[in-house]
Amino acid sequence: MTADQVITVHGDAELIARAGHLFAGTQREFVCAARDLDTWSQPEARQAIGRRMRGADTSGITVDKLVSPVALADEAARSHLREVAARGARVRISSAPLPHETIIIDRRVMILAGRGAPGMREFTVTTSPVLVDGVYSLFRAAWETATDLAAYLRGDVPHLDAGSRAVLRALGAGYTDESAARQLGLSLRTYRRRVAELMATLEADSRFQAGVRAGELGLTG
Amino acid sequence: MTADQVITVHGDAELIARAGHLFAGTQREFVCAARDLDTWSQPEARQAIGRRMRGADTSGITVDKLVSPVALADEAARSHLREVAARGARVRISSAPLPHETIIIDRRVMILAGRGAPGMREFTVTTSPVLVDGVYSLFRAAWETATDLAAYLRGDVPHLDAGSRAVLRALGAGYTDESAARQLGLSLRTYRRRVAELMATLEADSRFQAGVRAGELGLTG
DNA sequence: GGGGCGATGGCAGCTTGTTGCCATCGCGTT
DNA sequence: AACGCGATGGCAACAAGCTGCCATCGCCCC
Repeated sequence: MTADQVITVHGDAELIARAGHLFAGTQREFVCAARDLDTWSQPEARQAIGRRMRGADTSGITVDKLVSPVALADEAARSHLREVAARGARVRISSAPLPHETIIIDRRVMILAGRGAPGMREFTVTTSPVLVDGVYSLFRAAWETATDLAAYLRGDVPHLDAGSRAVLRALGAGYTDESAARQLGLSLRTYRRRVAELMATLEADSRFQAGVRAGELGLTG
Repeated sequence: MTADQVITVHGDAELIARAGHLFAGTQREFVCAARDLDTWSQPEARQAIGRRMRGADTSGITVDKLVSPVALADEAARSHLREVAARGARVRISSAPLPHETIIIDRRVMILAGRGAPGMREFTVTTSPVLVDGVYSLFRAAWETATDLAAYLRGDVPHLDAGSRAVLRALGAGYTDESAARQLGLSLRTYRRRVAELMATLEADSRFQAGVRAGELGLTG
């Protein structure tokens, strides 16, 4: 039995001081799962990382960012994600709650953030291959089934009102239009109108396609 | 800056000796993500855990098991999963490669397995809240989007022949039956027969539902 | 009150999908 | 050749879904 070291640091400043070189030293891959964008919204932290990255060659590096829908709540966050995506990062949205922040660099170093006020969070840094590999696999599993940012914005999931969701549920349950309309207390005409609107929103040409899209966007579970 | 301890043990025997009490001490929740079932296929390990669990009250404990499709490859593994499910565990299948083994008990303790020959693997045990919470969230994210075992077996995805897949593609592309049939070089009647068969296979009552199912089973990407 | 407006729902006509029935065809067996 | 059998495709009748048109209703604003 042996004891690996896992370093814990408190606050952005200490993280930058102790682990900043890890960010700058990224060789191939930078993956990140986060519930929100609090960390990088902190101007000091972002600038500090920015300075570190300045001289680095970022061309061969893939950046994968997995965030929850919360990260799209306000416009500032949206524009930040768009900017990141424009610089070549792949961004996906996971409907499940994500960690406060999980970063894996080159599949060698892992940094996890705990709860706490922005700027004063607790961070855990580790290089244990078993830990990093394990978490990396879980990240990939979550990543694979998440929705691409572009598709997510296209579908504009959150803008579905309660009515549309009800229609979606009825469709997913396999009812005919007639019984679905009855159950929702709508006329057949209106129900079908709703379906047509929904299909327009999902940019689907057929109900089958609408079903696939709905599934993709996580509107059925 | 502080240093947390992460214990590393080698081999099933040492894991049982050092961490066996953790399994037996499960109070509420036992979650587990694994690529295959090697660990628990080892008779000694399973028996040892079994002995530990014997007297424990398992009624209030939820067990979630997330595995890759590989775990369904041979009949022994299948029957083990069925047995586990019968005892109340929730089992889901993730299409992405999973860690060799990740276990989180009561959201307090985490055990990760590394590579290595069955029986002689390296395990990492940690209780760091930041690490455990972070990994737990990732697990949930992967879990949410995974397929339920029952649905997975019901759908029997791999047994779709090339024809059915072509039909699926046509449906997913949003073509009408007429143009789809033309493109596939089938008569309208035969194409529709295929669609009907497909829907029967997917146990779908409507094309919309078939679309959702197809998406769930990953037949569209 | 009156007018505008969006949401609703009835109706009708049309398109699309669903299914049973049967003729046909290819193919391997007897 | 004769037969059986499964796959195919045409046909038809029916069910389901789609949509334009218009009447109506509730609501807000003037």
